[in-house]
Formats: sequence, C-alpha cells, structure tokens
Amino acid sequence: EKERRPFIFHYILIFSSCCFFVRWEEEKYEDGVKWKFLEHKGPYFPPEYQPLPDNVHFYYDGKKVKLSLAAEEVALFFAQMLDHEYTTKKVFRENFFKDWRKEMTQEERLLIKDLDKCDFGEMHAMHTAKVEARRNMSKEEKQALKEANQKIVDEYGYCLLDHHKERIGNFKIEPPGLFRGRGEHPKQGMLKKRIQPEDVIINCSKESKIPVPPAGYHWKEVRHDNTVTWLASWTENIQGSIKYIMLNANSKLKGEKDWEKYEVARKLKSCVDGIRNQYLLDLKSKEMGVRQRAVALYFIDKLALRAGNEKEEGETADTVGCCSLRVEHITLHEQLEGSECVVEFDFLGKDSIRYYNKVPVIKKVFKNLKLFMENKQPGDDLFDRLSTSLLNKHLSSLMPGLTAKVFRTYNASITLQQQLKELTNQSDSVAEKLLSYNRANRAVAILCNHQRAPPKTFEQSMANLQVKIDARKEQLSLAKTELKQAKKEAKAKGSSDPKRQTLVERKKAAVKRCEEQLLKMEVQATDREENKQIALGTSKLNYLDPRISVAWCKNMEVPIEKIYNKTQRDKFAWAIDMTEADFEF
DNA sequence: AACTTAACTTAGCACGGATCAA
DNA sequence: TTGATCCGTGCTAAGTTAAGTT
Repeated sequence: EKERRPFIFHYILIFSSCCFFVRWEEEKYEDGVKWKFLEHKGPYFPPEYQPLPDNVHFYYDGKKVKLSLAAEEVALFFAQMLDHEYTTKKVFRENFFKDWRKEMTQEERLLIKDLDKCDFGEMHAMHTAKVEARRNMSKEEKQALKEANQKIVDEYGYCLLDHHKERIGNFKIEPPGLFRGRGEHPKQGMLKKRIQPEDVIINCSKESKIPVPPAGYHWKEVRHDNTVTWLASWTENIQGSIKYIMLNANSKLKGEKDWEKYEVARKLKSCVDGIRNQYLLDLKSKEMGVRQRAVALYFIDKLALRAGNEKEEGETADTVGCCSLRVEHITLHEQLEGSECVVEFDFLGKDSIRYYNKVPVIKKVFKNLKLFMENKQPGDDLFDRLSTSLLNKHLSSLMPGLTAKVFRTYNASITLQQQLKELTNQSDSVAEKLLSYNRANRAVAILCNHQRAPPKTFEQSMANLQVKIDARKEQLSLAKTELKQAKKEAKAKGSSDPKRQTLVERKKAAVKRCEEQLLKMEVQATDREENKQIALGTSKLNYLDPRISVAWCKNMEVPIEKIYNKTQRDKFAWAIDMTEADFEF
C-alpha cells in the first residue's frame, strides 16, 4: 500500500488561505468530530498461556509442587524476571506474593506461605533457554517468524479512516505480567491481568464491518463515537485507568494535532513578552495566590518545568512538577558560587527522574519563596494556594489555547532555533554541522531534563572508538608521507610523466579521505561523550518544531536523512513537505 | 476520559573481522 | 591471494507501556 499524506494538502490550503482565500473550511468537520468513517479489525490478543512441560518443576520448601494453571502462569511471570533488580525489592516481592496467592487454589494457598521458600530455578532456566533458542534460530526460522509477524501487522495493524488506510500505533492488547512501575512505585510487582474481549470496548463506524471478537467471546461494548480518535479501549487493573488503541504518529489525525501544537507555541512567541511582564508585576500582588502563580510561572517559563498535577498518595511513585513542589524540594541560598539569590532544586520528576539544578533568580522571586516557606514543614506544599487547573485557567485567559506545557514546547523550539543559528557555519563540513545540530538538540534536552541511564557498554565503546581513531591517525601520517614521496618523484622526473601526476593526485585524494574519516570519528567521539547521560530523542520527537530542523537542513545543505530516521521522517512528513528554507519559528 | 510525553526493552541491522572456496 | 560470505558485536530503530497533562 502506497503511503499517502492527505493532511499535507489540508495544511497547504490553510496556509495559502491567507493569500488566496481558498475555501479550505469545507475540509474540516464540525467541532469535535474527528472522523466520518472508521473501520478496523479490532485489537490483536496475546497468545494463551502454554503450561509448563513435564520436565520443568516448581519447588516449595524443597518439595516438588504441581501448580494449578492460573498459579503457574503467574509464577512464571516472576520466574522470568529473576535476573531483574525488581525481584529483589521488598515492595515488589510483597505485591507479587499477595496477588499470586489470589490466583492460587485453596490448597496451594494453604501450602505456599513464604516467597523465600519458593524455588523458581527450573522455570527460570527454561525461560533463559527459550530466549537463547530464539536467539540461535536459523535464518529460515527467523524469516518464517518475521513473515508470520508481518501477516499479523497486515491484518490488524491498519484501519480505514475516512477512506484512507492508516497505520495503527499499538494494535496489540498488552499481555499479562507483573507491573513494572518506575521509581519507588507502591504497586510494583502487582499482577497485571490478562485482558479478555469482554473487557474491550470497540469504537468504529456504525456502517463499517464491525470487528469480530475471538471465537466464543464477546466485546464489552461496540460504540460509534466519532468525537474521539481511539479504536478500542480497556480498563487496566493496577490503577484503574483506561488504555487505548490509537493511530500511528504518521496518521492524519496525529499529524494535524502535532502541527496545531507547534502553531500554539508560535503564537506564544508573539505574546510571551507581555505575559512575562504580567507575571513580573504579579510577583508584587497583594494576593498570595497571585504571587504564587507568578513564581510558578516564572519557574515554568525559565526552567521548562512541567505543570505538576496533584497525585493520589499511595497510588503512584512520589514525584512532583512545578505546582506540586514541596518545601523540601528547594533550598534557598542568599549567596552561592558567586551568585546571589540562588534556588537549589532537588526533586524527582516524571518517571522518577531526578531534577537537580542551581538557579540564580531575581530578588522578587527569591523574597516570595522565602515567604512561601515560612512556618512550613519540609513535606508541605510550596505553592499552597495554587493548582494546575488554577494556573491553566489563568493562562488560557492570557491567550487562547495557552497551558503550562506550551511553555515547554515554546522554550524548547526557540532554544533549538537560537542554538542552531549560533553554532552552525555554512563553511563547516557535514559532520561538523551535525555535531552542532546535536549540540543544539542537547541544549534543549538539558533544559527539559531528558536523561537516560548511561549505556552499559559506554566506557568500552568509547575506548573502542579511541582505538579506531588512533589507527586512523597512523594511517593518515603514512598517507601523508606517501604523498610527499610521490610529489618528490613527480618533480624529480619532471611533469612530463602523466603517470606520476596521477599518482600524486591519487595520494592527495587518499590523504583527504583519511582526514575526513578522522574528523568524522573525532566528532563522533565528542558527540557521544557529551551525550552520555542525555536523551535527545524525546525532545526531537515531542518538543522541537520539525520545521526548524527542515529549514536548517535546507539552509545548510544537510540531507534530512542525517537528522531524521525513517520513523521520524514519517511522523514529520507534513513539515518536510511544507517547509521552506526561510521558515522561522 | 482522552490524549501526549517518557524511558526502558527488544528487535533488527550494519559493520568489521574471520573463515572459506576458488 | 582474493572475493564472498558468515558471524558476532554493538548500535540504532522500533515497540512497549508507564506516567504525565488537560
């Protein structure tokens, strides 16, 4: 099936409408309507549980125990994870054991009372062997497996939305297993239950071919709601939240939404000065709530903090964003490392990623913070008169569509644009330009605190690269000597011998190629070192207006493939198609 | 409730060295 | 000796699903 991008046409109409007054409005549906026709095959269910073979056993207190099917399945979830740190954590083990016991028969429950007496060794070994066997499959077997998977994608991976075939993002029902919460999650280790067709709501057009549930089962519900974009949903048993099956990022619906997001952020660019002036004035307000709002906004704008919704205690890991900061998360320094009025932040943000930063702030903010912290305990809210809904309500009154996260998008994108301007030179090589691009990207990732665990093999791979660089240096000096030699010989015998001349040319080319390769590797080493703990992908995919990158590529004559891989080019197809070199965010 | 953002896990693939046939 | 191909390693891309925002 050929790719298609109808929404690009749509955008072009919107844009050209400024100049030509094209009647593009007809393209749009009435408010809230996302589609007129939606047809799909429903979600793909994970395979049924396969009981243990007869030669694999579970032992309790040294004795062989044949578990019931349900208990065995859950035991295997744990056994499979034995290599993982999770299974050493107290909370994880306790949650697992509690939920496992719920799956046991009365008899099993009476016997199995202590997780420490459980021996999952054979089950774990079986799992490891399976992983190994899979790795060692023959080419033919791998090919067969690949084809089988492709068949599933072909059948379940696409839907028909308003006459167009669209890729679905996640068409598979999440398989059962043990919940892997991030950070100190109070529910880690709990049993994430198997989803049955009876749990699944299907959303599609009335007049479409309704997806058929697996034989012998029924859907929970089939509905026809064209004001939402999801194709199927179910409620997950850990938090009781709803999971959705939605379209791929390269779809019209997602692409349009993405484009809108950046348009809102660009609108903020045009009024951010006024908004900044306003919150600077608000720092002096008589109303405490307004002052707290102003300080929070100052942080969100300056530091690109997330909004920070309140969270239910005991349901999730203890993490915070701006509005939910507590007194214990900041330390005030009148004087620190040569700066005045420094705020030291130390808290766990989304995914329990630590945010640590020392930031000089203006006096008024500093004074307000002191005031907010007066007579409070470490565990008290810093902004006790503020919530994300209050903050967002205020923001939307300043500009339609403005919310806290728009500042993150805006500051990320504007930073990229500035950094690219500052760091890149037309005369640089492509490798150097790419290093500059990555550095600009990195500045954004640091601003947004996008971290990653350093790769396990980091040190080794840096060392390997260094070895290669040294080898190339050697090669280069050799090539240079050879060039000198060739030149000498060419001169000595006079320029009449064309063979000598071509040899000189060839040696020159070799030196140049060698130099280029060396530079490329040295640049790569620098880039990798600087990127050790920084994740560039998140900002690239979610915060940086792709049109900035596309325009930069055009200006710098860098092929777009150098900065966006296939998936990213698909997702940003709209930007790649519409953006001219003179685009400005 | 619906949707975006996020890091982690796994799959797949490119690359370079080893091995083998011609 | 040379070119082809095999094979393991290490990295990137894709997939997964948790955790945010509105």
